[in-house]
Amino acid sequence: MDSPSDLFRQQPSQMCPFGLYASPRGSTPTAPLYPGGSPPNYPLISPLLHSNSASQRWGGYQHRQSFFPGPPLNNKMDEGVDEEVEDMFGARELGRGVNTMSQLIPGCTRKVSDPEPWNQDVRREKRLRMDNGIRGEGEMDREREGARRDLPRSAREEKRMEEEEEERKRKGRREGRQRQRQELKLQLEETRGRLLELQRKVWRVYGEQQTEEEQKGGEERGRINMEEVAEIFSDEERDDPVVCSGESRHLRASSRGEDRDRNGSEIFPDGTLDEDPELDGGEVWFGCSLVRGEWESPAGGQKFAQALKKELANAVARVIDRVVRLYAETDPSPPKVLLHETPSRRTFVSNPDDKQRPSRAASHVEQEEMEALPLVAKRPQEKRTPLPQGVQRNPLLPQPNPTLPPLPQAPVPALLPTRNKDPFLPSYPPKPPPFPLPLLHYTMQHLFARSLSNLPLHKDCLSSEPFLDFRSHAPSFPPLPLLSQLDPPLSDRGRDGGIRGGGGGADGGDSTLYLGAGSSQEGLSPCHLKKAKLMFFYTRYPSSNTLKTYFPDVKFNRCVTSQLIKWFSNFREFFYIQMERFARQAAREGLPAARDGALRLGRDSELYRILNMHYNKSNDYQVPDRFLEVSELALREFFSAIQSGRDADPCWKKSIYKIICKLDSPVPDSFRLPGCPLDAHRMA
DNA sequence: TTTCAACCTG
DNA sequence: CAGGTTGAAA
Repeated sequence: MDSPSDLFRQQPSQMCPFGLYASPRGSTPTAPLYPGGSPPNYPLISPLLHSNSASQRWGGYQHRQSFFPGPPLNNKMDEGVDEEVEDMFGARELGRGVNTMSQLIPGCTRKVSDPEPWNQDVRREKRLRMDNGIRGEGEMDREREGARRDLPRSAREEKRMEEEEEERKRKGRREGRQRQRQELKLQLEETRGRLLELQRKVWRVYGEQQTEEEQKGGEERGRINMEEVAEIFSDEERDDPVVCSGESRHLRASSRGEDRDRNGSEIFPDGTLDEDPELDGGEVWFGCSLVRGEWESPAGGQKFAQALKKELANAVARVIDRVVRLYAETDPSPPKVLLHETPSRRTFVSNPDDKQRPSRAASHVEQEEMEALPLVAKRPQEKRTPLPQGVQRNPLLPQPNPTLPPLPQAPVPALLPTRNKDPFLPSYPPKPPPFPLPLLHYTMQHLFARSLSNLPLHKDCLSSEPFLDFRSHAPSFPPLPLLSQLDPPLSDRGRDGGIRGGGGGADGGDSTLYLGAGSSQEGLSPCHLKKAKLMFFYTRYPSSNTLKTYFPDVKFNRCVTSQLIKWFSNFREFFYIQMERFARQAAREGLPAARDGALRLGRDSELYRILNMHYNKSNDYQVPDRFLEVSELALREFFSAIQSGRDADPCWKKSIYKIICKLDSPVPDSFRLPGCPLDAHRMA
């Protein structure tokens, strides 16, 4: 299928410029001059349909334009260039059989010594007309009459000819503008047609309802589609009343099929474009702070372009989103949600030689402790669920190799966690598939590539179990992610991008699809979160440079950086809370053994389990010894501070923080790669 | 004044 | 986990 942009690019020369660069007299031109008199004959739509921003495309187009000779000047002449030419030549040759600009330009020599005084008047008048472009013709004529009275007869004749020429030119311009608008309208129509086509395709591929609709007949289906689109656009207005509501309102109306005419007048609310169009200003256009009439100025043109681009993108996104959401709603076999969570074993060993403590810690947590340690400490236990009988892990089944691309079929093995290789760790069931599924930003290309080829989406995190193929978790679910949040500006996506969609991020949102790994990504994904947590084993206080080094696949901006920093801040918070908690516990229990290493942090201890659970949930990474050392040191520091009563000082933790922050160790090189690092030995 | 990290809260 | 607040350091 030809992309819309391709189609539109086929007739660049037919695209009439909007006079984007015509600036009023006296104003500083914002656009470059075109020395050869060749006007920038910009297609307006084509750049809009590129993924790059319109503003970028303008620049690129300017370059390309230099290779095109441009259309004949006499009827394609842009008003702005018209003015340019006049500026260049100062005055025109009038009354010498030179009637069109095309005749004027080649070999035109400036008449420097034209002494006739009326020439001044002509120019003054023209300038006036430019300045008061919206003034009525009659008024202008009256002005001309007044001027004419003062002119000698011969001059008056020439003046008349000049006016005729002016009239012709004006007509030409008007026609050009009309053509141009027709083009626009046609293109918009075409785009909308494509949207409908797209919607039908999606229905055809996925919709079970499609069969029903086929029975109802094509006409009915068409009607439904139109209603669907109408709803989508009305959604748009509801969802986003601020942005471009004017246009969306109109699109909605048009999509109902009311007053549809092929010349596309429905595209614009009041039909302004069909009439001639001296756009009278004042009304905000497109809700995008573009004032009607302003769009023929450079800034207005860009605004208009951006508004169009935005609207088109939104419309496409909404159609896809809506259709897919509808499909998800009607899906007969939604993924099962694990409803019955039962508390699992509550015995935790913080020290092998201290067997009576665990039950106490778990069952009767002292009130003080509860106050000091709110939800954080308890949560892991509450969330545990026993393995359902039928889903017992099979340690004999091979674990998926993360270094390989996902197999086309990965049903059972992918369900099996790589965790629990550590004999000291309790066995937990795999997470149920997150539902609703993560809402991801998606592109049409992804959608179609996926729908047509039924291949798994590309992911940048193939390295561990939680990042395995969707279908492994929810085989009955259609291979389509729910679409949503296509509207917020890209810059805002970073924050949400995948994390929130994951429904608690680390807690199970891991089974998430990602955008392509090759290029850097705007936001942070659950995969990045996982990686950050693993990095915490090495560095508690990473600098932003460190972060940039170890997240090469992330496009860093202020928002992303601060999010990453916030993550580590949260990690630290959790870490210190646990340290304090266990230190207090040890202190409470007297712990005479504290003197000779009873406060040791072994891999079999409860504290270790909690930390591992938090930073290495899937347990597919070997917790480095160094981290245990650091944790142990922190634990001891907390313990000694508590025992010595230093914790009465409100700032008592600061000294501990100071110690810990010096204990960062270098992050392994394996973290420099995109995706999640993995321990080789864990895969064996 | 700005930046950063801890702290608090949801 | 994220947003907001606060206090200290740069």
